[in-house]
Amino acid sequence: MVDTEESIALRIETEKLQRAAYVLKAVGHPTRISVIDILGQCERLNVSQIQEYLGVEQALLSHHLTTMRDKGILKTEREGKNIYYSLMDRTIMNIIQCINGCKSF
Amino acid sequence: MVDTEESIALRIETEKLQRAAYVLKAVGHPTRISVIDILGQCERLNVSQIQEYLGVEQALLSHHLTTMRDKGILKTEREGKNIYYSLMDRTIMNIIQCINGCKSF
DNA sequence: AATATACATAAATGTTTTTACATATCTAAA
DNA sequence: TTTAGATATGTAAAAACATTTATGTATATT
Repeated sequence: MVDTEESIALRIETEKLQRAAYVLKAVGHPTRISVIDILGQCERLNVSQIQEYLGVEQALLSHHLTTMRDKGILKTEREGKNIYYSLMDRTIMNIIQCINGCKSF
Repeated sequence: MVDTEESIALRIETEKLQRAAYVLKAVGHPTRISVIDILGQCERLNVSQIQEYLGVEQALLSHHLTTMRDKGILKTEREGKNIYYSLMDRTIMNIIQCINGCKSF
């Protein structure tokens, strides 16, 4: 099949959906969504602070944070010994609202 | 530790987050998010129709649909030989908008 | 320079998901 | 009551993820 304007449009749509799925998978984990939640409230926190809040083991949390950063959900800035994490785009917080807004859940 | 009002409030919050993670995981797959997308547009479709649109193998699609139904995302109604699927709660479509609204992705 | 703190990375292991393939069930029609 | 069409289910192999434990690296402090 040859590309038509329509099929190109469809492919772009598809890419967006793929991307959405990719991000959603990255968010669909209790620890990771808690990170989003807390960074939604606190603007930025270092790893130890997040660890305290969530009570997760250090290496495990580090894995989750790295994953989220790799996937473009979080960003970091070092400050001395500490590394501060924050949301790359704060509109992602809407996801939590969106889910909680669904009556069916 | 004994429950205080605060800890109860926290636990409810935590449950919401858990629930959100659960739903997001259920949605975080290319095929499944495409199903949501298409049912957002078409209101209801039978399995063969969805299959045509998405080009996924029958049994595999069926598994995904069953999963989504079990998790409260979709509902079904039989009509003769066909089974029609639709969104349990159409506000779930906002998730797609939400993701696509994030500049960072 | 030695030590402590904060965080990341690597490797091993366990768990869950995804997919494929085979087969079963339900319904309508012949 | 057989057959065909539509969809579901069982199961096993493969792939992806999550977790743990151990170790590494960067930075600051002594």
